Amino acid sequence: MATAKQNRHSRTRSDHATELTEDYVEAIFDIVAANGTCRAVDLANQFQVSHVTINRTVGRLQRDGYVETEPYGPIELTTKGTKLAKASKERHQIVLDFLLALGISRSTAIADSEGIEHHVSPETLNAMKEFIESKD
Amino acid sequence: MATAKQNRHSRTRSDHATELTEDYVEAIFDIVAANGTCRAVDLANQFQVSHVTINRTVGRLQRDGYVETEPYGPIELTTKGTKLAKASKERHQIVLDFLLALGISRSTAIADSEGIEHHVSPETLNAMKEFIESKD
DNA sequence: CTCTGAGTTTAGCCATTGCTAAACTGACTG
DNA sequence: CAGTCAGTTTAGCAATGGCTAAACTCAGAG
Ligand SMILES: [Mn+2]
Ligand SMILES: [Mn+2]
Ligand SMILES: [Mn+2]
Ligand SMILES: [Mn+2]
Repeated sequence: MATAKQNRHSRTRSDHATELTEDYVEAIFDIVAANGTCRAVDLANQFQVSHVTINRTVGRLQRDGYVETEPYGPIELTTKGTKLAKASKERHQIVLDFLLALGISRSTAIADSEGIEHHVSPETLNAMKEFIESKD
Repeated sequence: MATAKQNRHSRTRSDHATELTEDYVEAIFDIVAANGTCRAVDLANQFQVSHVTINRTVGRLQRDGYVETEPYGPIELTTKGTKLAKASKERHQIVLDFLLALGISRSTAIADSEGIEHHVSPETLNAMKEFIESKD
């Protein structure tokens, strides 16, 4: 029997498996909100990665049911993708606001929150929310 | 580990490139401290990953100058590896203590700090240190 | 209408990090 | 001092996420 002893490193590994997905659906959500539509070139610009990498990553997102797109067409979030995007954006915002409430400069807070957001459990997220509120 | 400014996603990508290295040198440091020596099997047990994966990862660590090892021999940190291990352990401890000071349960704090530690800039680390001291 | 070029896709490469199966080493054990 | 076997290495596979070069599409300019 596979003992599957979950330890703290296993948690971090699984966080990383979903990290890119979360950042992509967040970005697609924001680009659609700003431009009305999202094209591969917008994502390449956002992530500073080649358009070819974007193309294959979006293919995985589609395979996994987060986006819908046709050849040469725009990239749209599915219901599942939209749900993940909203949850991720909310969590990301809380982490950012928390770092700002801690007194971190905005540019550092923006950079740090981009990585930290993916490793914050619901319990820690809640504590961050309370801390923000305690600081008005 | 907080280098390359570029944009916020580039920072996260470079953090991840060093993340595994940091966790490994930390683990090797601790295992040597506890057992007097570190073998591949100890790391496989620690990371819940196959011994083959450990073998190849240690090979990369050696290639990059963090560890020294001979076939069938124990794994030792180089000066560079020891330095990184100590810095990583210190940063990790601060992140853990910070989460505890925030009121997070120990088991959650242990799990979350394992991922968060790699995305914390010096500025944020400093703010965490001050927060811990303010709670003394 | 045709042509053109920005944007997309395809082809093909690489490194990392995971795996299983199988071969090999060398340190205790009997 | 030969055998055993836990631990290590090798071989070979896969998925992810990077890249460049080259081929292809299609909407708008002419
Ligand atoms: Mn985000
Ligand atoms: Mn992020
Ligand atoms: Mn870690
Ligand atoms: Mn991470």
